[in-house]
Amino acid sequence: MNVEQRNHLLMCFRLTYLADSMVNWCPALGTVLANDEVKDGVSERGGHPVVQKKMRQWSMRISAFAERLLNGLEQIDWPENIKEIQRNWIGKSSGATVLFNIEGHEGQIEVFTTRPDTIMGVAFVTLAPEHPLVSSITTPAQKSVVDEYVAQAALKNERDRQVNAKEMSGVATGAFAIHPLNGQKVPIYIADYVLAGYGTGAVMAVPAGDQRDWDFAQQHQIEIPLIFDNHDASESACSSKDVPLINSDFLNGLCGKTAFDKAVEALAAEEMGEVKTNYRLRDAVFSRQRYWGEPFPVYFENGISKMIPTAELPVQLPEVDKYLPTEDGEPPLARSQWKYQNQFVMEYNTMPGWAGSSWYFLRYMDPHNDRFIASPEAMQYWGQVDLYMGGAEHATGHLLYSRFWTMILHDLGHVPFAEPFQKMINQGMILGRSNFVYRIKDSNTFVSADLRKNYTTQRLYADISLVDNDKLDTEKFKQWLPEYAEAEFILNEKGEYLCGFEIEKMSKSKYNVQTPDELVEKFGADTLRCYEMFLGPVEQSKPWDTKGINGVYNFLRRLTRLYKNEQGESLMTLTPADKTSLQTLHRTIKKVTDDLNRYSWNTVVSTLMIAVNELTEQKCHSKEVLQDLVILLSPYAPHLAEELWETLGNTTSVLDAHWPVANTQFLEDDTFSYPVSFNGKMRYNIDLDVHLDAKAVESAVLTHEKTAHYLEGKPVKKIIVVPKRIVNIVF
RNA sequence: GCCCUGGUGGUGGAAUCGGUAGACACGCAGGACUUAAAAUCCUGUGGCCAGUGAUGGCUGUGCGGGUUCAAGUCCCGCCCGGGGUACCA
Repeated sequence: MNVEQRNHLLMCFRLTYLADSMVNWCPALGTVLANDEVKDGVSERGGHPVVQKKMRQWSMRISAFAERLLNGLEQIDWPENIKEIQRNWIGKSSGATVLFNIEGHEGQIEVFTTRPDTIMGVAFVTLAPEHPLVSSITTPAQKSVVDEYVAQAALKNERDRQVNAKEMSGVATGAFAIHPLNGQKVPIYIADYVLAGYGTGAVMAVPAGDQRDWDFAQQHQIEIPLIFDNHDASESACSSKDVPLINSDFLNGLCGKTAFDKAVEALAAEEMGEVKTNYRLRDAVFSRQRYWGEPFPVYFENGISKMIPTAELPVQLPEVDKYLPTEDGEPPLARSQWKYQNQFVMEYNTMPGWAGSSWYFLRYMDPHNDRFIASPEAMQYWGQVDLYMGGAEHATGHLLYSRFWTMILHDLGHVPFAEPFQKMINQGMILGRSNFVYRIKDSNTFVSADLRKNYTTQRLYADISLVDNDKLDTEKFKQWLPEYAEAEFILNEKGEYLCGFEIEKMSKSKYNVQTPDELVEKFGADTLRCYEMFLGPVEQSKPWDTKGINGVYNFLRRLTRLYKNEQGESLMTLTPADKTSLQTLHRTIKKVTDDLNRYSWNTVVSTLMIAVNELTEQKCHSKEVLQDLVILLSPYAPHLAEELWETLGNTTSVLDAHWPVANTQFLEDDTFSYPVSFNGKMRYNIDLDVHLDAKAVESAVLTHEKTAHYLEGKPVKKIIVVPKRIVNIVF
């Protein structure tokens, strides 16, 4: 092999390779896009049209990692929906490839099918319009219709194809395929329901067993071979996989895996088919026609790509006069006439955004290392990212590419783990709470929401700054917009104008945007922070309803009053805390610590509120309690915590304090209040010593004065005692 | 269509392993303090019914079944909301 041939062969195996491939070209953005950057046929950023175009581009062979990316999901603690999105994107599908000879033609058509067992039901073969064999097999008689269909299909983007999905368009090529097992001739069609980019771009059509094939056969009046027992195929294809086959020669009476295996075996014996696993995941285009991106450390010598020697790295972006493509469509870097050693043309494409986002977290471990990503010691010390908090929108992009790169670096021995992010939580979106006023049709009169049923009204947004607790400030409303200056109002019985509301995304046009700035100004950053935590579980989307923020504000002020009086003088005492206060403290330490560990941040705030309520009631100002309490508070209200920490006489930061440990001796009461149920219905509570065994609890309950009353004179059938939980009497 | 989620008071939510449903907070109602307001504090607050009252009864976690001494929690079948995804052969 000469150098060129060898290079070409290597490109077929390299992790990052140059190849002519169909790419998503976005003319408006002037660059190619990866599959995950295209949604519904338009660019994710900006929504510009995207067309398919053949271009020479760098790609990364992520498809070679499909199986590992799939299996790796079992090892990581991620939300199920993200795992599912990745599984679908990888799109593993088990089946077989089958070869069809073509009558009077040397080539073969390779199809991918998940149902080789239905091989005897093949009625026709369909190629994608872009399939390479189309032009050579088409008969002269069909040439004009085929050419026209191919040309039309090329003009349609994926979105257009889907719009007329029900039509099942397609045309015959005039050519015939030879069935690999029974030698029968079946017609070859082209149709855009077959996608060039998936499988082999060709399918064996079995209308009796596949709904799309059935639809196509119906549309084009193709006879349907019946191959399923008790299924007449006049209404639809047979959707079940467990129906015995008929009219299928050696497969008759079989179904499921048995039939699958036997069919593949027969095909393999003829060398006309084999088991194949197919993935939807495509290799990822790795070059962009942009200036701002990492440059490739690559130059070209006689058309062959070569790496810049490691010792000469890093490669720096050259200066250009404009950050725009050249007049003849070359990437911006081409403006620089950039050359290596003044003679070899450099690669003018740059890397995409995901080149950097795939590994930046590794760099955090050792940011000043100028030899390597991070030292082995640093990587060993820090290990995987323990918790990744982020949005689900990166599921098929960044979150997949990061896993891919980490696997590569792990394989190369550079990183001690194969999965980058051990645990992930998707935070929910904070939604707005819009307010509405109701204008009576064809008038300038607005009716209170509770009375609007009596009128025909039009619902209009009212700026939330004009509304307090759903009550509209009618005077402010009139001043708000000129069109409302003369507005009149129908008030409810209480003389108030009540607004309607809805929970939706925040948006200027909905007048429901509440910026944190106003709240920080009014309540302080600590209150805002605590309130955001208090709203509900982090994973949940939730309304930004600011009504409740007062409650959190009050809590922090109540807490402060344990430490200082109104004049700012310390109330702290050095006398030992009494047992009740220590119980409050240690139960709080335990609950807060447990809740933090299970990411239940909203209940941490509740727990601290309960502690403050209890300590206020106990009039506890003991340093021994207050000191630990302020540490528990510090992740939630860091500024206040720091201030109170200082009030207690500390000279270091609260952030350096040790997290308190709950003392078990204060966690339990001497007595437990047993709920006593009769036939599962809770009737009364009885305080008993916690150390009593089940037998003793049982007799205490049975002799209790109320028990006889609830038994209604009937005998006890059974009594269940769960120590420190419940007693249930069955009668 | 398929996949993943979720559904609990007037509101946000709690109930972690099948064991007292509604913690905590908002809101609301009543009260104290105040010339008044704010702030603060106290009491009550799922629904229905009975009682002057303490209290008692029934009912209740989207709907219908089931398992269990015991179900918001587990199982089966539905309904509705949110998100993802698809001519994937």
